[in-house]
Amino acid sequence: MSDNNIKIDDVAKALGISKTTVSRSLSGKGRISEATRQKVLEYVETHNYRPNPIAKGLASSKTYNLAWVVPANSDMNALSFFQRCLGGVISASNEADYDIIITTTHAYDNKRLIKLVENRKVDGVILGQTLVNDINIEFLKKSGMPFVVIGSTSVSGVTMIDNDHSAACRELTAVLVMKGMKRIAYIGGDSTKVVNITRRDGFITGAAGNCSMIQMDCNDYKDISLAVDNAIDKNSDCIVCEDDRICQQVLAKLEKEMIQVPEKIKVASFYNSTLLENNKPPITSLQYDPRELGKVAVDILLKKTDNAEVPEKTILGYEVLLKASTQ
Amino acid sequence: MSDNNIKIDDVAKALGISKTTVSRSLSGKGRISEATRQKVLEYVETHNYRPNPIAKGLASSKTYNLAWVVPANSDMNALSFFQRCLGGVISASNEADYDIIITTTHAYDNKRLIKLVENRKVDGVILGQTLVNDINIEFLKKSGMPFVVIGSTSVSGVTMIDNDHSAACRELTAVLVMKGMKRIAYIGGDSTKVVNITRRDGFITGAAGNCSMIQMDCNDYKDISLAVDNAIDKNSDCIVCEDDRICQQVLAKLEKEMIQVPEKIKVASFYNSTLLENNKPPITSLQYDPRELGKVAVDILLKKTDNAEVPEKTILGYEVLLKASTQ
DNA sequence: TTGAAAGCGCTAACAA
DNA sequence: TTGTTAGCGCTTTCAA
Repeated sequence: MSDNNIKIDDVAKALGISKTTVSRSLSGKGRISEATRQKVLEYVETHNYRPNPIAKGLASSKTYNLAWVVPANSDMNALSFFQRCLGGVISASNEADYDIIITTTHAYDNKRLIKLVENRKVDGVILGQTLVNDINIEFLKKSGMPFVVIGSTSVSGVTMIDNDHSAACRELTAVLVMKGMKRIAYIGGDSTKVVNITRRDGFITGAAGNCSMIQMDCNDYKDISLAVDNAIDKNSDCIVCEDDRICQQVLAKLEKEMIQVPEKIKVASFYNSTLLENNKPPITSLQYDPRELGKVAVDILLKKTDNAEVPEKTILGYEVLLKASTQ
Repeated sequence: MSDNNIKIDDVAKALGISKTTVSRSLSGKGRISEATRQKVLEYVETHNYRPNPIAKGLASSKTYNLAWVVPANSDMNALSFFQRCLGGVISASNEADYDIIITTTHAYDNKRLIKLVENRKVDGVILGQTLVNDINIEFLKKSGMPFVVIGSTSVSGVTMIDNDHSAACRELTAVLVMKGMKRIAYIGGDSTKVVNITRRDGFITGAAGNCSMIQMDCNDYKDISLAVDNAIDKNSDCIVCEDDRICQQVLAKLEKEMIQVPEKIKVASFYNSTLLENNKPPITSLQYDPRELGKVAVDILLKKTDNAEVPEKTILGYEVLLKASTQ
């Protein structure tokens, strides 16, 4: 396969130069002649020399690892979001020769993250989710470890990467109003997550009074079923769902009650994934790109580890998908 | 918080001993007096000294990292399985002071894993899934890197951790036969995954001739819908599903066709997760413990990194959950 | 039972 | 432009 285990000394000797020169050729730091540089690169390539990242790390106090932190208990919906983010995170990290250490936290227990950071096993941290009172953010601010969050927070001095949920939800809701809906019900989930509050508030702004009901913290089918009953009692003409997991259950409930979409009631979702993909009718929804979110998070974090200036908040776009469910 | 950055020299000086002694007190290697040992431990505790794992790694050629490898494109079902495994993997690793580097592979592209291994960023690898012709297994065998797989493979000399899918599927199917079912249809997915072949074969053995139809590679609703049509055409009295994702879609199809479970047809699933949790009627299924799988995988892998002997195959148990859907 | 010193494989002043 | 040398913070022989 490869004569793994050759070290910088070996290539230096083989080429009759010093290891400093080899090191410089590879890192591009300091000036060296293009000729020697090429010589080194060629040798390294043909002999498949791989600098030992541990030794490199010790010398330059770096680990070439980034931490990816996700909640231990995620529902399916969050899981698929994190998975797609993670795809972008890994891809962008690998391009920069970084690897991803994954760890989980509970809302009130972040021992693992603390250990990871205090052990200096990573050069930076990405928080996959932000909570309303986030102990991870608190801890990371104090620790001095560079970090970014995916999502938003009101805590100051935190680097955020987020979709413009607020504008997106406002826009989609406003479109529904323009289409003539006057009694729109909103069904949302866990109100300790920042993004859920943001979506709800976007809805409220967009609805501009044309709102029949708002129900948060609907975490299982029972809650959602009751919320739908309530929406119907309130004579709603449309139900807007916080995400596709909720939407799926709303649709199931409506089907059970033989209430047709969009004839009897319209339905829209503030999030869209494979869950809703093949629904009949197709569901009006908001579309984001979690993979991009992950990539951008890594790019920004890496800048921070280099002490570069980065914007406090980076906003990525969205798409409003108008489908038959609100026709 | 903690005066992070004290190093072994600092504690040695503070205690008036050599750093060798400190090192030995912490690692437990070599003999030292219990008195000094306690002194060191106490100092370390109160001053929150954390040995630098990078330096430790360089000196002992270890990284204190394990790789967790999952396919880049997983359906929801696999995702939740991996997530639960990962919980066990992280938990067991952390207990041994290891961290988890996560990486993804595609069926025909494992560049990332190769890089991770050749860069010596990990001390061992856990493959979350086994394919029929698995390039990762091939590569890892050649590389000399310790590794274990979750699942089974026919490749020799590979350390496997798996549930006894074969016995479980056989047993559940046999129970159905005993209950009087004579025309059992089987609907399965991707036949390039070892586990899916195992389940199908377990079904065949358990059915002992009472099988009306077998349909593999049903990957979306359309496939499954056709398979159900086919099962009904064949006058089946029961449908056995390879996993809960398939089962969910089978149930949706049956509901659409107004075919009642269990009155008109029985339904069982070879896998059970939250997807099926609240179904009405409850679904007869097989229950495993993915978290345990992850934990055991780490324990065994760590033994391998210490050059200890480990069993080639470790089999974990299962439960047969008999519910109303086959009554 | 303890310590001195070499070394893990690299980077980066400082010199040349 | 290149090389010498001293670390990075630990572990581990070897000697005391």
